[in-house]
Amino acid sequence: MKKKEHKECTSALLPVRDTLDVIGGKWKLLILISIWEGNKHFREIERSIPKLSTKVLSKELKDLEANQLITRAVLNGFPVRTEYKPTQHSKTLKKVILELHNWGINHRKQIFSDKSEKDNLSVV
Amino acid sequence: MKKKEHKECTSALLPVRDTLDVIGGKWKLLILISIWEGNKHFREIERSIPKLSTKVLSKELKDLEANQLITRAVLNGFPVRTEYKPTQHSKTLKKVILELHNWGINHRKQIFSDKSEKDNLSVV
DNA sequence: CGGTATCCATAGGGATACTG
DNA sequence: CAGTATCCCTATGGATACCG
Repeated sequence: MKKKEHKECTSALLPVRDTLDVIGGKWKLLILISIWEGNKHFREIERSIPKLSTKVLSKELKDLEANQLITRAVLNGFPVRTEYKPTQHSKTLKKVILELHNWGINHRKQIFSDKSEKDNLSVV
Repeated sequence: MKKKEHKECTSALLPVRDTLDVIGGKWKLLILISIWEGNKHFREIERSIPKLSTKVLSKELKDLEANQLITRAVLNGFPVRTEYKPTQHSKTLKKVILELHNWGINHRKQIFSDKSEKDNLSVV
């Protein structure tokens, strides 16, 4: 029955939700990419991403660490320095990101190709 | 240099952002799935998704329509009835969703398996 | 039925200052 | 340097009532 199907589908949706929670939001991917690129330190990452505040960066880094996409190490010395690095696990995301990328490209084509017939399409 | 690379990466991120905007959020996929399942009418969709308010559904349907994932048709008669249907374009999302699904499954394994050790983060 | 309009609560984000 | 703490503010969402 329809209801049952819907229940099945929406529970099958849970892992999808998980993934979206992990990489969704305004900053997560930007930060991850910054770290992939080799930025290691808090300020360094912060500077590499315009408009990103320390509070948000701090929170996002914790999330990324909790999801084992990055590691955090505190180095000896003064002033304190920390080092963030991507994990192997984080690299499994690249395929997903590629898929999202491809669909996004294709979606734009779709939206714009149809523009000739319908002017008033407010898009994305 | 690093800055340039980051610019390149983040601009390559735009299509990814587009995709996340299209399917992200709390309700978009639930609504799309409901429609994929054959629910066509406003109330019908609303009832199929617990906790979804009319205001939000209304907005989300507009977004989905703007992104050409669904079509909206107003049927003759009284009271008014509308009919929402999935587009062909919407079906191209299924592959993306599958990818998100698979990663989500895998991610859970990763998170739960790794309690003991910190390194060895190899996953698929 | 298929929505808008309205009011209100809340979470989250920006800016800034501050601590170890 | 690496963050917390604080204040503030707006965007979103729930609940409800109402209109064509």
